[in-house]
Amino acid sequence: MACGLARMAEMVNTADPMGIGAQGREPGFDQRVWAMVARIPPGQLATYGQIAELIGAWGCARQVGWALRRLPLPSPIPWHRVVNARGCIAMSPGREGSDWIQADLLRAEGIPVDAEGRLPLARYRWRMELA
DNA sequence: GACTTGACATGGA
DNA sequence: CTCCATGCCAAGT
Repeated sequence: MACGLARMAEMVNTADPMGIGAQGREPGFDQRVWAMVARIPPGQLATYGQIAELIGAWGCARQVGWALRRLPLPSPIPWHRVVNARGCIAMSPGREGSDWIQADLLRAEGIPVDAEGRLPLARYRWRMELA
C-alpha cells in the first residue's frame, strides 16, 4: 500500500491509469520502483529513500528495498545503482555474491568501490533536476 | 491477531 | 567517523 503521507499525495494525485493505486494493496508499487530505478543514468547513484520520494512514497525506503528484493535476476533494471544513504552497498539476504556483482557493475560504470563496499555517493548521486 | 526481522533514513551521543 | 535509538512499513513466523 502507499506509505503514510504518500498515501494522501497518491489519492490526490491519482496518476494511475491502470487503477493501480485504487487497489487496496497497490500491486503496482514494484513496477513504479523498477521504472524509477530504470531512469537512473549510467554511472550515477540513487538511495532507497530517494527512489521512494521520487515515486511519491515519502519515507518508504524499506519498501523500495523489498521491491528490489522481489526483482527477478538477471534483470534489465539497473538495481545496482541503488545504495543506502550511508554510501555503501547493502547486502541482500539469500543472495550471496550479489554484493560483489553490484560492486563490479558499478566499477564497470566508472564508480570506484572499495573492499568495504563503500563508494563516493556525494559525487555520483543522481540529481533528477539535472536530467 | 502479536511479535520479530529487514537490500532504509535520520538525528543525537 | 561510528554506534545507538526511533520511525517507517511489509513479510515472515
